[in-house]
Amino acid sequence: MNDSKIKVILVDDHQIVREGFKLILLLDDRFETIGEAESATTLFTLLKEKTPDVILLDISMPGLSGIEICKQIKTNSPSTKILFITANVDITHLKAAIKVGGDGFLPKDTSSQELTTAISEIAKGKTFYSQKITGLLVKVMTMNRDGKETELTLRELEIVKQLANGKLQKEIASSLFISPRTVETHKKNIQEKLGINNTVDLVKFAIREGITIL
Amino acid sequence: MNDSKIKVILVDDHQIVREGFKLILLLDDRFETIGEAESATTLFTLLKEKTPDVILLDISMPGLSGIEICKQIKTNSPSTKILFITANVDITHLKAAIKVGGDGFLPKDTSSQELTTAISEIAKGKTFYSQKITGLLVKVMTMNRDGKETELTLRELEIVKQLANGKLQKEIASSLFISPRTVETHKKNIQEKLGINNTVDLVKFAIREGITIL
DNA sequence: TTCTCGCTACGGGATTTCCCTTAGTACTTT
DNA sequence: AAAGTACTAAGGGAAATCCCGTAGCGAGAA
Repeated sequence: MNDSKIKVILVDDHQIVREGFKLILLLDDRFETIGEAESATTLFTLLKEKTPDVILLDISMPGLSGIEICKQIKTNSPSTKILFITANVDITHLKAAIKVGGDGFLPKDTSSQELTTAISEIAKGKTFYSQKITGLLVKVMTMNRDGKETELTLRELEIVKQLANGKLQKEIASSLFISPRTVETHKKNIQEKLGINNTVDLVKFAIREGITIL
Repeated sequence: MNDSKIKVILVDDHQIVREGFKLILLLDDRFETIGEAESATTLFTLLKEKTPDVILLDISMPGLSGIEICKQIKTNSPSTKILFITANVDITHLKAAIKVGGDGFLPKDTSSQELTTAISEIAKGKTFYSQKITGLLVKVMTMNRDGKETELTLRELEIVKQLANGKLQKEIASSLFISPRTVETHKKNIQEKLGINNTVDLVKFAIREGITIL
């Protein structure tokens, strides 16, 4: 650890959001924004020449989701810290974020003060979850002890994807060379796992997960 | 017109976004942020004691939409300028914004330079639409000549909202005291207007429009 | 006044989805 | 070997939605 500034890269598909973050960091001399990206592709190109301490990563972006991006970064350079930022705090995202080795998680309606605290804590090697999220975490843990399972199998993911693309069950069936009844069964299982009971919420789930595009 | 700063109020449900805008305006001495609000209620309270020149208004917010807010503001004090900001540039919003007397329209992925230009132009009484949006406008005009209609009636919006919240048609019917067949008819008309043919796309439309939350 | 639009509503049948349940095969874990 | 999980499939009926059309009524525009 040296005394230089914490090098940050901002990743968010909205330029105005990046601009906001950048300005917040600019006003705090512990930090230095060394780059920004609006997509996975741009980010990976950027990472070829720059080495950030912390990456501020929007969890839901068109194309490759923040979750996938994090997975790849953690594989290539585990020492790079990832701070997830999301507009919609939900259990699925949170769990996914923890699973892929995210170092922190902030809702977008966070204060600039909390943001800078989070980054500096994370840069020190700690993890940082906002209060709001810690509460959620506890809920998730206790829920899982009750046997609820949120992970979908590959087959189920495929079903979700096609349903969220407006496909009929029988269309999905023929595209996968299985019976429509099987698709129905999968869907039923998926809904049970996710604790939902209609297609609309399934679609929203798929969008949040980046399984389908909006 | 005097030489004092342009007084701005920021309205967006995400604090981080407001913070971003505020910082951009702070760095430009032509502007002065005299207040901010995260909802319609807060804004109207604020307007009882402050008189802004320009209101930066997020078009899609939970609760009362930016469109409705603008309508009310323009009724009470027509000289107050409204600059709409939206994450998702789409025709429906754009048309609605123009209809209720919005003075400008910017996508959120705008530069801080474009933002400040827009505000100062609008404060002078001009209108400002970003390049991206001007292009869209032309499209809309020509599209309408082809007979395509993208505007939904209030009743249709209500139907979309409830469908996108996972309500059954008969539930919607009883909540609106109409027949399920009427709901069906509305839905059919909506889909025709939007050029879609399934509920999934309807839900996605609703999310993009900010009619429902993700 | 005639026309159009928004909202309402239905017939009658086709299609799709939902609900509850059971169950076989293959592979992995204990 | 026994238990669990993933994937497959279906019976039988209920419920919901879709499709294609028709149509009345009130309000505002032409």
